[in-house]
Amino acid sequence: MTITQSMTPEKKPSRIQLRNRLRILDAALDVFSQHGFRGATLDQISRESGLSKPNILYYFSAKEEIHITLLNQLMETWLDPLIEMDSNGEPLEEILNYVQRKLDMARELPRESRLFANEILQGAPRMAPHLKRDLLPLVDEKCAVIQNWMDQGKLAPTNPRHLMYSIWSTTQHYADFEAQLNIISTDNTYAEAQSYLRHLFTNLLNPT
Amino acid sequence: MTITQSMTPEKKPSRIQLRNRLRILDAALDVFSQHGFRGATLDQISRESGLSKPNILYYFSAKEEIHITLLNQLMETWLDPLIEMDSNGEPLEEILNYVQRKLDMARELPRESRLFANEILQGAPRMAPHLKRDLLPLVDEKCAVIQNWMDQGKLAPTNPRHLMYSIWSTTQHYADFEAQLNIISTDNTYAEAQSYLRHLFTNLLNPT
DNA sequence: ATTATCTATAGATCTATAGATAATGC
DNA sequence: ATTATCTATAGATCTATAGATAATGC
Repeated sequence: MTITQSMTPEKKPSRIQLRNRLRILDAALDVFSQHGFRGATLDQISRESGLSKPNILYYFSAKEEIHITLLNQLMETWLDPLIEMDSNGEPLEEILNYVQRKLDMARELPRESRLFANEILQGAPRMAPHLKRDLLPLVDEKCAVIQNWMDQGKLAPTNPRHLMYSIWSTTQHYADFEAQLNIISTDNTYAEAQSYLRHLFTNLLNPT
Repeated sequence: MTITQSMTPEKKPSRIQLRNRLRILDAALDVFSQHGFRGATLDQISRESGLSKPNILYYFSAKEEIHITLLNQLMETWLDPLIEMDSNGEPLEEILNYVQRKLDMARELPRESRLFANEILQGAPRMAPHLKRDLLPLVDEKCAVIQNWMDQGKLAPTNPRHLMYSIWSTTQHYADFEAQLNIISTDNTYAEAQSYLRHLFTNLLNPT
């Protein structure tokens, strides 16, 4: 990849720059989240964004740069709900709020969830370094907090890491497997999911 | 797609036919489960299987036919653990055994799990009819069984459908997000997963 | 005789670039 | 003057087929 204008952030971008970059990223999120990096084409992004292919490559130097930009943006959003978990809060409530935030994200940002799932399914070729640098220490930190709560008898003891995996998987499932749920689901999915998951994790963690 | 020899099952296939079809399907499972249908190429399948591209198209009339064959095979394997749930068995044990079988499948058939996840992420373009015809009635049936158990006080009451979603998501997560777990996991993942999930669902469903 | 494999390539699609032209901002 | 867009196309990659040749099974 060569050095291009879009990679030199010194110059402040014009209004059109900003707007068109946003249009491209929004279209690319649609396409990449559905087909993954390899399965996505500039043609699809062009069609969805309404910009010609060469024009897209005027704003981003390569297909991969669009993908990387999306993943970088995603990383922050993605870690946020866990960062907000407060070691000084009421333990059970902190966990349940975390579950709630993750479920809200699945409902409100399903494309982002699927973009992430696609990247991990493909072996996390572009995300792995990020995960090692940002996610791993965060998980370590929060698991230690949870372990502490359990040691103090404020939560029923269980495996904090696998607790976290189960929170991720149960909530993200509603976004990632939406196509399946559309076929087999009967109820107002997210409303039921909310009370079900609350019930599930309360039963697991309630110390009494 | 034109009618070809490989689509007329009347003639019994030779030993070489069978062996090469298996080699192709095995290689294709690797490739499709990692990149999805669009992202996978015959070149990759050719490299992995050791057969030339034209030779692959001698055994399968098109790339899509390979994919469809894999999905058809998967469907049976996929529904099996749920089919085995016995309405005459001891309720909690039946559920926990189901969880166990699903977790075993994630461990032993991670590529199949990822093939499925990829297909659903992409909107289930080829799987949707199967799901409607085979999965939906099966889920309806087993959820009715579970509801019955709950009505009889043999299981603590909760939402059977979302219970099922959470069993699917927590178990499949260990296969589908393996790349992430490889980065952040510290323990013998599957052994810990087994006891954690047993604990999680016992707490939820134990009627006492 | 039939089955399996190879070489060569058609034709479509895909990423990316070159270079001309139009639109915009000082 | 600079920024944005368009036309045209190079060059790589991809699916699929044609047609020749080799291997195998009666």
